[in-house]
Amino acid sequence: MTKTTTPLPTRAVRGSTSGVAIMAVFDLLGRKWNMRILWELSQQPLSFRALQERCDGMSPSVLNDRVKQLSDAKLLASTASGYQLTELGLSLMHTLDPLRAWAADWESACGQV
Amino acid sequence: MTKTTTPLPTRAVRGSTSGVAIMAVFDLLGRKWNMRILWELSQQPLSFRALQERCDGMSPSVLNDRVKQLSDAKLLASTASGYQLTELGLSLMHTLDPLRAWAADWESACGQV
DNA sequence: GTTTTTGCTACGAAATAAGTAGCATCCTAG
DNA sequence: CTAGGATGCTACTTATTTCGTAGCAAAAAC
Repeated sequence: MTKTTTPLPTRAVRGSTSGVAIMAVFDLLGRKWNMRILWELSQQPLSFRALQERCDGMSPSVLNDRVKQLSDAKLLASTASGYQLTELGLSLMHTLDPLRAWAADWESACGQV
Repeated sequence: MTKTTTPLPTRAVRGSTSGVAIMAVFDLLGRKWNMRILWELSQQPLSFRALQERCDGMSPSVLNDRVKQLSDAKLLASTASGYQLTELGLSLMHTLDPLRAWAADWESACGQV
């Protein structure tokens, strides 16, 4: 496995030396699949393989990597009923909620080419 | 230049075949630097090179690529005073605002290891 | 009319993601 | 038991993305 470090709020972060927490968010969420994974898990808890299927059959190696990162970041945890968002992860998704409405606006704006 | 396609809300999108707009958001914002670029531009308009510096000296080839993507997505535009967010881009950053507060919570939660 | 600055391209190297195969463990049915 | 099947995950190869440096053409500053 190619080792990658998990961006955490207080650490130095990829794409930023400032250590500002929001940059860590951008770094973490900016990695392919991370947002998608959180999104899918916000709908329901899923097993590894179910999660993989939901994410268009993403490769298990990357999924495994991401699951570890997001666990390190305390955004999800493995439970009896599968992978599941933590309180923290849930609250993140909640703050991202308005994005759905924005996406709709965006869609109509881009449609008017 | 390695060609990459810009995720737009109605198109088929990397990481999703559903074409749901929010997936396009995740795809676009999930690319390295895109969030950061929008963030920096939300603070003030910047020239290409100034933007590059703000983004920790990211390579100009990638920056150019991103600027094109974000322009295609109508989130930024080149103006007399440099690159600048469009109304749409500004509104996106606005919906992402609560993220700053969340990041602070995250920081303190991760601190309590 | 030279320097500087700016926007940007080219291109090889490094990092990250994808894709496929498969193994060890844990059920569950017989 | 024990033969399946599902699950969580690792190993490894290939493809794609990102980096890093060099540098050029056009506009601006001198």
